[in-house]
Amino acid sequence: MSNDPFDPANWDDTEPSAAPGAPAPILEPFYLEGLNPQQRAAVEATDGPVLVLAGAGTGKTRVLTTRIAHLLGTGKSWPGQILSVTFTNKAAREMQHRIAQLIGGVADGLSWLGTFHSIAARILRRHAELVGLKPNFTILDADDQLRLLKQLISAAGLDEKRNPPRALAGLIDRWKNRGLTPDRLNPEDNHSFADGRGRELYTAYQERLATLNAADFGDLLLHNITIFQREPEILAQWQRRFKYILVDEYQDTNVAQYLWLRLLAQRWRNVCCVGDDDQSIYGWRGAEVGNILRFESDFPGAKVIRLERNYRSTGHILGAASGLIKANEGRLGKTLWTEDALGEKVQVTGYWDGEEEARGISDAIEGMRGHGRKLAEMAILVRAGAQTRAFEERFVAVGLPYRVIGGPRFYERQEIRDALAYFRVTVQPDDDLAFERIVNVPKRGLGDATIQQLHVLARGRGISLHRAAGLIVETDEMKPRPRSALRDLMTGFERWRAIGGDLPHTELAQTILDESGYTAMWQADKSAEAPGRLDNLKELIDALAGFENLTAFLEHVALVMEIERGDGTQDMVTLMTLHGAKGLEFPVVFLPGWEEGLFPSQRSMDENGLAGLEEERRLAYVGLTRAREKAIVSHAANRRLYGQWQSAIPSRFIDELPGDHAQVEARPGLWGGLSERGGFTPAMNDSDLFGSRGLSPGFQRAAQNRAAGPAPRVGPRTLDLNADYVTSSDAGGDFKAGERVFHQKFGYGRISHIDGNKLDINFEKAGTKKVIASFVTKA
DNA sequence: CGTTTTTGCCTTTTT
DNA sequence: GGCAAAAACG
Repeated sequence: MSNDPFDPANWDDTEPSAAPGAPAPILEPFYLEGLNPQQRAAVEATDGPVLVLAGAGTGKTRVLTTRIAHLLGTGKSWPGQILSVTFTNKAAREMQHRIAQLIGGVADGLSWLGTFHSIAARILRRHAELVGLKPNFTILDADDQLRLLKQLISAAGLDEKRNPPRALAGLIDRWKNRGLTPDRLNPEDNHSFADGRGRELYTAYQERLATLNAADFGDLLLHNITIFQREPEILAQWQRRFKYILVDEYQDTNVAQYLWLRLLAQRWRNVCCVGDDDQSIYGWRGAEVGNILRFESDFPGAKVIRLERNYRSTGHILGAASGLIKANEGRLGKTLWTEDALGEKVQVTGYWDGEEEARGISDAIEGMRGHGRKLAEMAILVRAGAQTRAFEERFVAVGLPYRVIGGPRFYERQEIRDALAYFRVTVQPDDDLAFERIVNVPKRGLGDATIQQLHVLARGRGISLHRAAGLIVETDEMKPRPRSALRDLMTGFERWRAIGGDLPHTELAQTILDESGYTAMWQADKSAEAPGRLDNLKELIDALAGFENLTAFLEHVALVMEIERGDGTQDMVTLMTLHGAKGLEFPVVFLPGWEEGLFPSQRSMDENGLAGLEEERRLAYVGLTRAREKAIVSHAANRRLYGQWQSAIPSRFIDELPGDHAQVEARPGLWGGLSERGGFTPAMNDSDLFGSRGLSPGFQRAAQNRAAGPAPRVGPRTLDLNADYVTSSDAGGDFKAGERVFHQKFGYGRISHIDGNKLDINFEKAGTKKVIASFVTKA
């Protein structure tokens, strides 16, 4: 441990004294230079609750970072006393980076700058035992979570088709986001899944997590809240520590995050929330715009500061975006302005179909490139990830370099998850989910039957699969082939754990992948993607080098699902979703697919009505305000969806763009009348029903769901976990030597020797076998 | 037990 | 139309 006073590890929890080692106050600190009056007010209002309403492009991050510099510079606080939370890892990195630029190394002590989840995880590790976990608990990702729920659903005797694990995952997530533990669930919440068995499954899920020593994402915050509410002493300790709290993107916080913040902020009440209600686009994930709308009543006496001067976009772009967002109700209201020139109007273009749209946009991109624009200055922002496909195809065809942001993420790739599972089992043998993932990868001849056997034993004895495997390979329960395969794997893990002490962890990781046969598996694979996967594994080992040990790396991976990639050198067009673009800016922004049903998404409107529509509109607002100089909106009359042609009318958002800021390229030929190509209009297309008669995909889906009718009743069944856990003759010591017993596979026999829970038995037909006690009953 | 064929579902958005 | 999981086959 260092002597660094900024290192929180060296920080005791005693009351901080007034101004620890404060540098002499400077009359006009350098970092305040160049701030506008509102920004400056937001920076200098250090004490008491502050809400900063920061419109798009108004210097929000600058205010946050400068405020931190100010807190440190005036000696009001140590770095370790500042809690600054962001929503995404990207934002956290960005802040860290910019503070370092501003004040240099002092920023290193800001160890409580991070995402809600990463900070909550750190706090939880210190008090894990209070919620029935060990400090080294695993953080489950979506995939693990789903597999677990699947097991629970079938254990409850429910049909997976009718009760999809995904739906349950979503439900539990929403409950957790609202701060609801199973015991706090309202009766009416309970009816939304499997005939009101949601709560039962939720409870079972939490129990499973506890036995697995695991927490999912929602738990990180929820457990924090539980601890804070139950242990006032612990809460007080954290409250004392965090003298200043800063929150980025406050409009995106959910109820759990809000509760967490409010608990922590209660002592000093120095909480500064920055956000923009017009950019709230995560309602589907539990974000409560209400949090920001209610701020003043939650924190009486709060200062509200509006940042309205935009430094990013031209007048026309700002005017178009402002005009659009006016259609929403229940806003706090801001009027963005700029001293910039009006610039070009937002251009709206109609196309015949999606292919023509992709062609048109790629032509426009090449045109601009011809006029000296860099590709990196241009971005295409789409509503849904799948929409990037059409552009990718076109760009590949014409050889235009592009990058897709947010596609399948590095740590979600199969080979990476497999490798990580090996590491997890090495570090934490009891991680059943990881164990299950790799027992038979590469193929070792350990199929369903073997795994089932392990499960039965593990549940019967209340131990992990890994330990069950350790036991069972000592016996003759298994056929020789799977048995020796399993034993090899187990000795492998033992060896890796043993050498882990001396070997650098990167080498250990490499050894694990090599010796387990995992690397060889992909080397032997002749498919096209195998080389890429091997590259990814190499990259994984490289990434590992940046961490102290495997454990630290695994923690990082669980919370930061992305990897820092050193691209950036090549000039490329950026392709991403509107959600992914929040917080970014580009000189030129293309906004394709503005069609009713696609954007605004039919599904959002079906599921959330007006609120859904307004969120879509905010998304459109976010999209437009990403542009500095040029925004180009487009829509297509026909689009292929699920392999079927659908025709669509232009998005209502296009109509809502004020005419004096938008230029609509008139192409009346596309709707009604004859089109330029061929003699028929979209109206004659057999699938024109979209929109005109309400048969959009979402509507059809909704209709089908309704038509599906109630589930056939299978009689009342209750989830009885005990039934699974208590198997016959659980206790091993119940047998005596010489006793006659029965075994499912080997038949009758007599016990010749007892070794703990392992029995040597002379079977009448099968000969002498070593067998686990729980597989035997008294005859 | 592992491979091939068939089905069914899907396109929001992410820590 | 494409992809992943289930089913069917060897």
